[in-house]
Amino acid sequence: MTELRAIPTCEGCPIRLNAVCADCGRDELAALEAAKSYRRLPAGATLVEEGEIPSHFSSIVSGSATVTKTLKDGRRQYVGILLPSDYIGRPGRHASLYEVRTLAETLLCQFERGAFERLLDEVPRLAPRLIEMTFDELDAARELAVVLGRKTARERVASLLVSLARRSAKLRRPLSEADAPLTLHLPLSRGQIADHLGLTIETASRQMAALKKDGVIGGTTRDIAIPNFRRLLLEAGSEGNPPPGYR
Amino acid sequence: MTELRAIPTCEGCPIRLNAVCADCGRDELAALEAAKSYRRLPAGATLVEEGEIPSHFSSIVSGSATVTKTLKDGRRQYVGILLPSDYIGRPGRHASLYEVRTLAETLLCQFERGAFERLLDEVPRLAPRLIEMTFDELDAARELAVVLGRKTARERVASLLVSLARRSAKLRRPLSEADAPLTLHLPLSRGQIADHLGLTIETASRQMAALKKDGVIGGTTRDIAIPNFRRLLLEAGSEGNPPPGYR
DNA sequence: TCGGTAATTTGACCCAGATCAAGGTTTCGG
DNA sequence: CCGAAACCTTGATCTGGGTCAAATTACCGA
Repeated sequence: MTELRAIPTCEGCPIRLNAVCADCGRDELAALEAAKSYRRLPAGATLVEEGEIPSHFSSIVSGSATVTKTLKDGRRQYVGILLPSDYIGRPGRHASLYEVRTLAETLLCQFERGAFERLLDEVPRLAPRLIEMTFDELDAARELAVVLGRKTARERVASLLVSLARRSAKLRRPLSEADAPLTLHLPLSRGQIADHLGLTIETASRQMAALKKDGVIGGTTRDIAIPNFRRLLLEAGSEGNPPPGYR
Repeated sequence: MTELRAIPTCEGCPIRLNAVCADCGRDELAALEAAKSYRRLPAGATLVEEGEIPSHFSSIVSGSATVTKTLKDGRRQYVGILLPSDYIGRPGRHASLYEVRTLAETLLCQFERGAFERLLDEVPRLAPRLIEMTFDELDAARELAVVLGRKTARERVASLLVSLARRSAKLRRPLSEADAPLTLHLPLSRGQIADHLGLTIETASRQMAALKKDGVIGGTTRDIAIPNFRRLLLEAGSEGNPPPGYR
């Protein structure tokens, strides 16, 4: 995992080009610089509890986190996976509908909520970037709804691998056309994969095994090799082929 | 359905208090007023096609629409239902990932995209409201993911009825506590309910029948009576009870 | 290096919801 | 008022993924 012992300034910040501050100019950055603070959390820490009104608006500098809803009887569903440059929180005094929990040791760049709302008014390039990122988040949530509503277990697992490979390699467009082998470190356990995909641990494990047996993926439990990305893409079911018998 | 033969001005607009313009003052409204236009569409019209870059940003004044993703092999999933005051579009030149189609005759208040982006910069209370509404839309999409990932067929149908009842009655908070009977006109066919809930037509139909047999709902096919809203809420599975055998 | 705990895998069986197949019912043009 | 098309319901059967149970493997800390 990336170690960031030295707290960065905005200039050398690893998420400078992708986070909510991405579009800010040097001058605007100064205003953010004055209001920001950092927080380091261990893996498995609860960042926001369900029902809580978060005190801060934060961006993930390094690490990762999940956004989870738990029904009263214990059924759990991840509704988002947050990676570096993603944010946590929203303007306004809203109780969170979800729990946010770190998957790994995580460094946050945070703003007290009121201060962030003031910045939104005063720093012109902040709100448009927040809008852009929130629409992307909305697309991701809707994409998840498609996966959960209409895809088979095998397609769900393949879809998750595609999404993680795209996001962590950040090769989005170009990558979808590449056939070159690539590797992916899974930030999720089998149980967490199941929680994300609306499956059980057993089914998640079996489908991973099946994909490996069929040569779609290789590697070990947590370190996946993808010999042919296009093949994986086809298995995910969003692209061309009307797979195993569909009327 | 509400008939709006006379095009309203913003003053008397039925969605004045809830749409993207809700927070604008009288002066700000003038700027919107100058840029807006209206469009009336029949039921079943395609408003935005998948892959298209929408030319306008629109709000629903009256009527309703669905946001749909269709996989290459024909599997379909609704990822949103749009009611009066909801918007269609996003700032920036993005190809739509979804198809948007009217469910009923619909009146839109629309802005040419470039003009809308200029208004976002110039009308101070517009962007914060857009942010607010987009976060709400994100919550709705995540809620749908929970329904699709973890709920049974009966719970899904009950969840949809709860959501439609809340939105159309717009009694959100108070309504959740009411036991008073209320009625709901379903804007969706059985097939559309199935497309929204990740089910088949047959299962959607059977679960509606079962809820009626059990006295949770009454009324006819398209006009549902809800004698006890709290009961329906319990059937939806988000509230307290750990229903039919869950470990 | 060793023991203990947690995570993963694998097998056998079961069931909610899909699929397949008819019948009803509503709507509406003519 | 009639006929057809679309929509809805109901029954019988099948199956993907859940449930239950038992290894096997990976990960640590001492």
